[in-house]
Amino acid sequence: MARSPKLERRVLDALWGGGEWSVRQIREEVDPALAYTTFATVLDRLHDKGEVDRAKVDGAWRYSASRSREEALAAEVGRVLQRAAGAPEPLLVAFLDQMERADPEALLRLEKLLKARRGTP
Amino acid sequence: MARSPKLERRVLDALWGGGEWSVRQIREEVDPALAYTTFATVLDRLHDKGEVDRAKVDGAWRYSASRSREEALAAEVGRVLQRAAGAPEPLLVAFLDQMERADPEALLRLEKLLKARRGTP
DNA sequence: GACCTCTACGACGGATTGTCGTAGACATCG
DNA sequence: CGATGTCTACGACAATCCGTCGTAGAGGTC
Repeated sequence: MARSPKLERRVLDALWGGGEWSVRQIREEVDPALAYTTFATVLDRLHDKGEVDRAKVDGAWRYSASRSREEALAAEVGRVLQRAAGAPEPLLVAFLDQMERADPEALLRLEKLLKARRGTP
Repeated sequence: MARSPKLERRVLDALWGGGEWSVRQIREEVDPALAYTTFATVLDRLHDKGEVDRAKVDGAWRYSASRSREEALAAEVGRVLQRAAGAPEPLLVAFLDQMERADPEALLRLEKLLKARRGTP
């Protein structure tokens, strides 16, 4: 059986799109060629890890992301920054470099966001 | 034998401190309670993955980081940002939220960095 | 009761990683 | 020369993670 890389990630991607999903719907969306129980297991494990919420509807689980994509990614970035504790500045610079390369206007928006935030603490 | 979490990471941390290290020195620095060959193996595997360089001196390897801590962590941040391509703005907001919670002064430093950057584009 | 869907749980295999042992190369010291 | 010590290369075992699936059983519907 060929291993599809990052199946958990693809499931999360679907959930991050918004809404509540049954196992069956996730399977349709992500990869209908895989077995139903594959997705049941993946979602179960994601729930164990707290990455998704679920509620029972008519005897079946409905899954939804427990955090938005942005919150999840920001948390990851935060964990990386954590490892640079003591000297975060050079890493922040590198972070800004990356961001500028990805989107030259992002720095301007970031500055606006900072200003706005200072206005309403 | 209790598994120490993230041994590779701790070895990298030592190397990121700078300089060239023998296996023995790394062992002294990181955890002298573990066997010599444990660190020999860890360093060997890090070398296989290209995360460290090495050169033979008097018949023994001297290891050094192949990238600075900042380069390595920035690359990780870059991979995370890659996944947010297309909608970076909400990620910025979440990132700022996260940073403010972790360290309220970090926002000030970030603002300074942005100002300095605009001075020398 | 037959059929269907769903969950819970276990299982297998591949990859990663923490941990160590052994075998052999090489040097040093008596 | 042989004993001792250090180093590398390689293999091995276990734990963990994750992709993948099967089976057992609960519960509904015709």
